[in-house]
Amino acid sequence: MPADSAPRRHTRDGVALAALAILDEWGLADLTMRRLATSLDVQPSALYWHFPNKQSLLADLADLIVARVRPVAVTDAAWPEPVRAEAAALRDALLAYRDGAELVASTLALGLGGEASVTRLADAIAGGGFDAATSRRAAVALLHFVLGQVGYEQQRLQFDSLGVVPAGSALDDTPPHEAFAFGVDLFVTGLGAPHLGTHNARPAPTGRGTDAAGRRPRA
Amino acid sequence: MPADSAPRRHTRDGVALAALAILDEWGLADLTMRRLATSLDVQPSALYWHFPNKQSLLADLADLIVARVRPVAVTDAAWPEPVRAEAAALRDALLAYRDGAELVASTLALGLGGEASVTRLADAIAGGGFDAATSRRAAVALLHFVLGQVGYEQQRLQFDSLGVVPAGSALDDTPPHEAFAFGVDLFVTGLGAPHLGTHNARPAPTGRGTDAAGRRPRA
DNA sequence: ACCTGAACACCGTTCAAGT
DNA sequence: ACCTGAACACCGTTCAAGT
Repeated sequence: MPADSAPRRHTRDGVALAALAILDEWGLADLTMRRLATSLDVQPSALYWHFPNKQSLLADLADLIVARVRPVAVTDAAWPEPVRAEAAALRDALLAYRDGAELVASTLALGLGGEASVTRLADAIAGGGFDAATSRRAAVALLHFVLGQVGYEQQRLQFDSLGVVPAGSALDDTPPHEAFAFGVDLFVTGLGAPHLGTHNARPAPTGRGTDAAGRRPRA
Repeated sequence: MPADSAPRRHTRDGVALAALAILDEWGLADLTMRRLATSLDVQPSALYWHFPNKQSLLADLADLIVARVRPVAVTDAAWPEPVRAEAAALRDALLAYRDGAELVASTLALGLGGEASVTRLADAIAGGGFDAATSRRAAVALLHFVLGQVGYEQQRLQFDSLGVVPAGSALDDTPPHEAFAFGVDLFVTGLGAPHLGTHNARPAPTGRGTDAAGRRPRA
């Protein structure tokens, strides 16, 4: 190995990894450019050579977190099992980093990162025979629930560890993992029901490629 | 009227209202204690006589916003119509103030404000014949979706108005109001379906007060 | 009861300049 | 290519002191 390699100090990826470490140890509120600079033994201004601003750094972190979603085994398990599995895998990935849900939610809204999460959910949903548009719409709705639930969960975790949660202040005493499964179930059950997308049950239109739920006939 | 009333300068409520005005005009990120102080012609430190910290001020704002949820007319409309109506009323109340959803979501997690929103949803759901625990669990799940969807919607609104939304960066091109209705439908349809709360459809247990969905028999 | 003045310990970002 | 040094325009919060 070359003992006198180039005096290259930091890379964009290295900075992102250091940021991820701070996120996990201190949380999003304490992930500051100045603290990150200190952890890299560098002046704050140095970071702006690697990233144009803090927001784009956070977008990279969101992508990293979502990219780590565990691959869901392709089994022959009947729909909607794969949807539940994808949702659970996404939850786990968000829980793997402190404030993961809040971070992903904020960058998703800016259209900067975390996009992969929707795609995965949509693909799993499409396995139920829904058309692309319906699958995506449902995936976005499910994603909002997932981010909301896990974000709430993570906020509570942090205040718990600070010992400052007012007693009885929880929205519900159902254990987080069960509350999550319950919500996902509501979604997939709703998707599976016949008269979706209409406010009143109506017979599905005939002679078209999809019924009122955007469901394609099984091949 | 007494011309020489006491030299009382500001009240807690007055400060909260001024904060609400700043929230609406500038958004949550620009609602700073210093800016609020300036708008009241007061030093920043003066605010700390009315509120122990910024967080408790924000909690008051969340309560104000949620308290303004339009009363949903008690009609004889069949369930789940009242649930849809409550969800829509909550969305409107959140949309009435810039960043309303984000504000309510953050204070809800701390157990500091916005609690009324869950109760209203739970009551509407209970109208479908579910027991209190099930109704609340479902309300919390629905609330997470509502806050997520509206929060996303409001973030997009702001970046739109700044003209800085990357083209094609939307999660979905469904109009917000329709995406919202779609998500709520998924929920209430799921709730209405028979085999809720179990991962596999099973015959409802017999001889008990509720079925597997926590549903009580109609009186 | 309500506020001022001054301070403390922070932020994100820019930009000329160095190596 | 990568970073320093210095500055700009901010934050939330505390606390003694004023009226």
